[in-house]
Amino acid sequence: MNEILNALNPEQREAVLHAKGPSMVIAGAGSGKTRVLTYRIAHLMNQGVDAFNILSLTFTNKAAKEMRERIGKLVGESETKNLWMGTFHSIFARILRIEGSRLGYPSNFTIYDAEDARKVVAQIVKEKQLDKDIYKTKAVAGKISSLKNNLITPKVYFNSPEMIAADEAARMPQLGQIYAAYCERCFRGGAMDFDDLLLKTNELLYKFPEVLAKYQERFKYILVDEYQDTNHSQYLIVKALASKYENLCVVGDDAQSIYAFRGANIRNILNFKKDYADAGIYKLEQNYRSSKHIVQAANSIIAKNKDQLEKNVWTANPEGEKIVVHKAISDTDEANFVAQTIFETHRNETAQYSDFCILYRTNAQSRSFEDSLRRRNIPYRIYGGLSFYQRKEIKDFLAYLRLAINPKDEEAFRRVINFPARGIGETTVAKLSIAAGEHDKSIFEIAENIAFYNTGINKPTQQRILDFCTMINSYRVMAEKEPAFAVAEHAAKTTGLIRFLGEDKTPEGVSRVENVQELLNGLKDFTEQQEQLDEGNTSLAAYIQDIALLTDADKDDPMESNKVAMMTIHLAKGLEFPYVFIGGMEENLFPSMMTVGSRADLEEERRLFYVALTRAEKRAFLTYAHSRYRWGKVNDCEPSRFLNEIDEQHLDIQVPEFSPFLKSPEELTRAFGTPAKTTTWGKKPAKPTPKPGFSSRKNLVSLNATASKNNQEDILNLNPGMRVIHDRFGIGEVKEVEGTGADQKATITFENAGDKKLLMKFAKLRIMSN
DNA sequence: CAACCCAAGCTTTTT
DNA sequence: GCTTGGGTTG
Repeated sequence: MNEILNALNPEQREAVLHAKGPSMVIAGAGSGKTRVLTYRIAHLMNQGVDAFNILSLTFTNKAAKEMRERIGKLVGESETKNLWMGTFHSIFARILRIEGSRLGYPSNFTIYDAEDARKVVAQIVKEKQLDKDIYKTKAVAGKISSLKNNLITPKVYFNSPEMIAADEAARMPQLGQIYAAYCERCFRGGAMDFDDLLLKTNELLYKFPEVLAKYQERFKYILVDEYQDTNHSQYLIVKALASKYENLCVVGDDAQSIYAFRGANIRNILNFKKDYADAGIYKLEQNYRSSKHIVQAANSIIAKNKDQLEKNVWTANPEGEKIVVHKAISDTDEANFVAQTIFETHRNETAQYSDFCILYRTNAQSRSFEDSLRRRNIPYRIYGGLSFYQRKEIKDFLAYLRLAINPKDEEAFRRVINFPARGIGETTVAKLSIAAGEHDKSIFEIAENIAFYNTGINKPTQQRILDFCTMINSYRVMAEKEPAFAVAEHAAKTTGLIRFLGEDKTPEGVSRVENVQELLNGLKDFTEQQEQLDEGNTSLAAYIQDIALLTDADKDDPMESNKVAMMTIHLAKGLEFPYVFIGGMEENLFPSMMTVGSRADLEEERRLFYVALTRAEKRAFLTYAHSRYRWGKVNDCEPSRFLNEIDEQHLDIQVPEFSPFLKSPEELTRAFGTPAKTTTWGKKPAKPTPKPGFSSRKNLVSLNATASKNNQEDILNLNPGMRVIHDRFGIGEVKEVEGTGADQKATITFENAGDKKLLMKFAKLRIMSN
């Protein structure tokens, strides 16, 4: 252990050795935060603290898994088995399965994901015959989520004239009613949504002092990672559990708080000193991750924020290279630059593909990068986005399994009662739902005993409903004895889902069948893994219970290695890469259009940019496009204000004269020979020579206006014989020009696409040479 | 009740 | 540009 302690710097060591009582570690980006957490846990265990008494809360499953592995290396793998380590959601779901009966929930309750929750909302709005344009599903669901995270139950809501008045003023007088109905509906379905996992934990700990006492006693030591991203509900849980022993260690960085939009409360970290007056406060300010240019550039950005704790992040690392700022013509062009740079760096600097990461603000941006990488045969992996478990066919199949475990699960019922079609339509389900409401039973209970209720459903349909229930019940009986995989395999055959999906011979249809097959493989793996554990649980119930909280964390098998990583900035938190590309550095995209209106939101975007930049170890590239496809249309863009906020001395601003990256250099050379003019493609000179007038930093923002104006004038003066470059068709020669002004058309012979007649008003053309 | 067609909305981030 | 959901028709 002493050796271990020697591996720490003085501040880290102090934080690790902090004796009993509360402590807070403010950890700058790349300052060894995870290291402190893992060493502290290892240290506690070496001091004789039972792993069983340590609760460690992380932000993602992946972080928990990694931390457990790292602790295992310090104290031995078998020692870490009893550590309570996981996300807030997964840990408290586990506790709610044990204790939830006190609140009237079955231990096999379903966890509704965001999509399930939205469907419940939509259903209620429809049943109440409210205007769906006013009560927009997403907005209402978001509102409910935020109410729950602030512990405002329907009861609290209806006791608050201010809140009612506020929603009336917002022309949503029925919001409270919808909220109440939503809670009832979830309860009736034996289901909790993500927010319930925290809210109900609070309720449990508050209402049942003996339960609180039990877990206070169990979790004598509590550690919370990414404390800046905890919401009020999570804050209260931690506070309650820690209030007896106060052996609470929170770690975080206010500068990396990026989840306020979903209720994270930055005050939790800013006010820690007030909550625990005698808390030890440790600051980790030395960055071990990034070059000086990157660290200092990041500092210069975050300095623009008003709300922050004082800190001075520095590094002893080499200066490194300046951050490249690259302007591209279009999103396609941007992606080509990134892909080409990766291709060349990979070759010249013998970097692994897994050393690269492409970050973006929105998932929709991944597409163009994907295309460019694929065209160069560069292996990549997209993280996040539509997760495997969110695909329709997967959710459909899982719904059958969910029903087998928890027949009350109404969303699962609605999903599959008539899919594949078995002659039980919407009106029938509505009748069942009404009966369920009248008798305060779940829909499945009504369906199962359809003959006993006066539902007005005709006999043949009743029989079809009964057949469905029999099928589900047979899975349930089977699931009580057989392992998960056997049940799922049986279900896959008998539900008719696979057969139905298989009828679709299109590539998408085939892929859907493959996805279900992959899920079955996953179930098989799960079953086999559990069999090997001492206390393994191979049941379908165990599988289903974890699935809603699972993201793509499970899917990082070794085969996936050595690929370029692509993800949103939010997902990249906590990760690091030698080479980082940040795409879409444009106003209204990053910062997002929704955030430019308020200072608080804009500061969060700035922190997000800070997070993005500090992922980089060796080099960072910031790219922005002059125009970009969005919502199926071409949009003109302006460079992001964040580019101007970076201290200029850390930047290497590159503005190519025309986009050289539409094709590979080899291809261009083959097509045209060596260019007469010096261009920047291929091997870029260390000091690029930008066009006159574009060289100073002040011109960065005005660049677009100037460029697009020039561009337009040039285009209107097209003459036959000119060489032009088109975003999609590539390089071509002007053959003929007809008309004038806005109606001008030109026939252009493209190298690869042949003759095209283009309306100048719309065509995105650039002149290469006269 | 099912199949097909069209329109709208989407693209801010996630446990 | 794509997907989803709603509406209409058979």
